[in-house]
Amino acid sequence: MKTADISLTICSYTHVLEIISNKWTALVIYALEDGTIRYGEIKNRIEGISQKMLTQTLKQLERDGLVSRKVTPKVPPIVEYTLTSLGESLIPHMRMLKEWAAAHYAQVALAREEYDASFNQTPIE
Amino acid sequence: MKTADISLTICSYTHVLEIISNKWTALVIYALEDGTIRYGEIKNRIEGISQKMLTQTLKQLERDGLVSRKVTPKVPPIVEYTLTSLGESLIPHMRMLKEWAAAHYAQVALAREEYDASFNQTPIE
DNA sequence: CTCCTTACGCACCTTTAGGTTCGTTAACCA
DNA sequence: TGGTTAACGAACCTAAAGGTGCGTAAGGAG
Repeated sequence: MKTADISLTICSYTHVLEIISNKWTALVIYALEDGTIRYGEIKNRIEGISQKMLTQTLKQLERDGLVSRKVTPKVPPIVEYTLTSLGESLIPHMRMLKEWAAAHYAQVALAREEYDASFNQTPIE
Repeated sequence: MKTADISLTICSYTHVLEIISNKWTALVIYALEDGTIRYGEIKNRIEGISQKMLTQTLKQLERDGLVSRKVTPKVPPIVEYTLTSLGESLIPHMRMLKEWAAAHYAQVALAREEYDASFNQTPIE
């Protein structure tokens, strides 16, 4: 019998997910794929994101070294964001995940419906 | 100027992450990669997972159609879990992410240290 | 007769993520 | 003179995720 060989703190799965699994992170990266873009422009492109959440997400991405931030100190300020090479290196891998979802998410949604239905029906004839 | 073209509820990124981004989910899928495995065996392989969390994670995976569950009603019970073909189709994509982390996470960790250090130092000479 | 086993469910509590609202800066324009 | 702008920070609140501990079935070992 094996002993515990899968560790939460060491496993690379945990590491990637720690980076990209926040609610808005993947969407912000997605918005940055096209190249340098201003704060306000990102906000316009992502439906429903609040200023706080966008700022927070960008700050985290900057801290992780995936995004670089360039401030032009004018009034009103101009702040531009760009993917770093590290950030760009993640793109193709994320795209694969996205493609999987595009191809299979309907199947997942169906499985959920069936699973839920099997509880909501009355089992007694 | 573009209008919001990235939607949280529609984007495939959200969909995948909704499936795999829970704390233990990726690790459980990882434990299932080798084939059919019993509940207790998964628990042994994943360091620090509690019974409740494992049960909850497996149930969610079953609901999503990624894992199938087979109960042998003996006492004590035998419950075996296997990846479905849908679950298996996700494996290579996740593996890519894992490999990215294995190759680049050190860089991310370094970026974080630098970022944090730039705040903790006293800026006044 | 009692304890151990496996794979849970249930009730409760804590921690974290996410969200809302308000204030701030200073140049520009009417 | 005073409203608008872009990109935030800070305070506060709510919801959801995660964690701890207890109870349970029923057969076999001692």
